[in-house]
Amino acid sequence: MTNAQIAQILEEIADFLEIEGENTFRVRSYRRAAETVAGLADEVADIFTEEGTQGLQNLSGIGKGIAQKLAELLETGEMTYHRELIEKYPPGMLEMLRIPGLGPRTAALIYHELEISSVDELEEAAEAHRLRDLPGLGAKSEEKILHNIQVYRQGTRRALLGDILPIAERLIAMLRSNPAVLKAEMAGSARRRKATVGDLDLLATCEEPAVVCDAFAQSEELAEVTMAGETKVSGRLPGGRQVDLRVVEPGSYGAALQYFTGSADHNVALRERAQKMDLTINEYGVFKQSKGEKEERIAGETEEGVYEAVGLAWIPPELREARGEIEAAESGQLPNLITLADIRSDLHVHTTGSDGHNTLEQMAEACRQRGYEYIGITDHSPVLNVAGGLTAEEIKQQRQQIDELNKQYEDEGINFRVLAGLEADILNAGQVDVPEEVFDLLDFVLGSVHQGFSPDADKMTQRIIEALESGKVDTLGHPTGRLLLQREAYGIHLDDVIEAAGELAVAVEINAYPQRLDLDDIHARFAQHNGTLLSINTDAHAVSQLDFMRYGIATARRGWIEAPSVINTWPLEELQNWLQRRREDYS
DNA sequence: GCCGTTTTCGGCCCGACTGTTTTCAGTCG
Repeated sequence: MTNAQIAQILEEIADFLEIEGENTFRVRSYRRAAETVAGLADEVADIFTEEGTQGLQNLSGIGKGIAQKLAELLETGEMTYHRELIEKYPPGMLEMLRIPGLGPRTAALIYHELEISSVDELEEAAEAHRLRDLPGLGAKSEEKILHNIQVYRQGTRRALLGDILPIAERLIAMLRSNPAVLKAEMAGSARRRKATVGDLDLLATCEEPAVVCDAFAQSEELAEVTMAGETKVSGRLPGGRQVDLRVVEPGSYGAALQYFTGSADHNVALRERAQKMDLTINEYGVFKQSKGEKEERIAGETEEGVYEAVGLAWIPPELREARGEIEAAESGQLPNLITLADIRSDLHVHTTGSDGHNTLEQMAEACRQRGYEYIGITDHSPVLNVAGGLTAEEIKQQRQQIDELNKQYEDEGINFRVLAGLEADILNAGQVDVPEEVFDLLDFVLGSVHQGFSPDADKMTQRIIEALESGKVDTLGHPTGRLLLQREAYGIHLDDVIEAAGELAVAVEINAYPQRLDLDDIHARFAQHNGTLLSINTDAHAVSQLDFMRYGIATARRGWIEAPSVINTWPLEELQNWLQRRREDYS
């Protein structure tokens, strides 16, 4: 059973407990435990096998109660507590909670009073005006529910960071162009650069919040305004995505930015810390509590000030996930995070040689314009003929083309080089699809799995490790094969693969393609901790996609990655030396 | 249900907005 599956079960329990009207802190415990499980690099199942129930209890937010329930789940494949909750309610119950504005109290009320337990039944009842007579509901609530059922059906699922960030940047630019606005910034998970984003949170500061709120509510960017107050506007973008704008006075801007950037867990941890120092933090500032006196604001204008007030260094937004960043900030151990400026190369690039849209020369030139010092061309290997995989003969020709291009750069005194790589398929039995006669012509080989996805994690792990052991693979591409919002990762014991890569001096990719972001932040961090090298690449199939690099950097930063761990931040000579040593030691 | 320089009980973050209310509950982030 995977961590994601376990986390989902814990989330479902929390949903049911909310419907039951349980103690909110008990509910939060289950959600916290779900977060912890989802954020682990190690498999919970492995921890349980190796360390038993005590091992589970050592995880933060998991105590005796949940540890025992997880133990039952892992031993028997089922959790009695979870099953009993499922059996208590009809199958459509949890789906009702997905409707915006309809929470557990209302869902429970509707279920108990009208025996409605699915979105379809709810829609019927609303249309027949049967909801308006329920206590606490009226005609307006009924209309709102009906409307939000449509919103839900249109698909309110999460969006890729790569789709959201450009929109967020455009909205921020619009806000900043308003002369009344002093500062504006995105907040929430977009600012933390999560791989997928639900709602978009924006923040602005000015002397007269209402004016800015009005202007935003009337903006043509919003297809619908759902809430419009003096300091807060909520609405939907044309595609249905929710946007929230908060406007605060300048003295609170930093506190509000900190507050709305989250994550919720990070903020809770920060507040708990503040409490111990007799301080309180809210979105308006950090306040000192003194007996009998008016409380005094000691910070709030800047984010740095807020963190400083509780004795911490400023924490980069990407780290704010309650994964040890507060302790690191306290002891001066925050990582020196990688930035886009550290990147000297892109080592996963396709050309018209296989399934790319631009030529070798165009891709190289575009990388040079982006300030890179070298580039690695990695068209597909022979077996992937659906994607125009190169034959041995074509690999030889491309090598020649690259040599000529490099000569041209050299003659013109341009400090830029092209490396001849290959994205070689890792085949079913762990063979690497590199024709024997061209292996020595290649500067490096990127090994990737593109077919034969097996749900059998043992098998897939074995297959990949065998490929790495062949010595023919220098970097491992998109290690889990996941496509965000589309396809789950294939079954794989990723921690074992990362450890094997570390031992065999194979660099593991953080694929920056917005649908992939693979490795994810959690496993990238595990890799760095394990001493396994990383490589951040775009997998670009066109010149414009070279700009995906920033999403790879975002993922790396969320994974606490520092530049020296990433091979394409190294100068060309250092990379070439490493590749050469690799070949001598492992092939 | 979790947790502990508040320590094995009694806390657990907090404010904006809406709709249905005569002072507040529910939802959201």
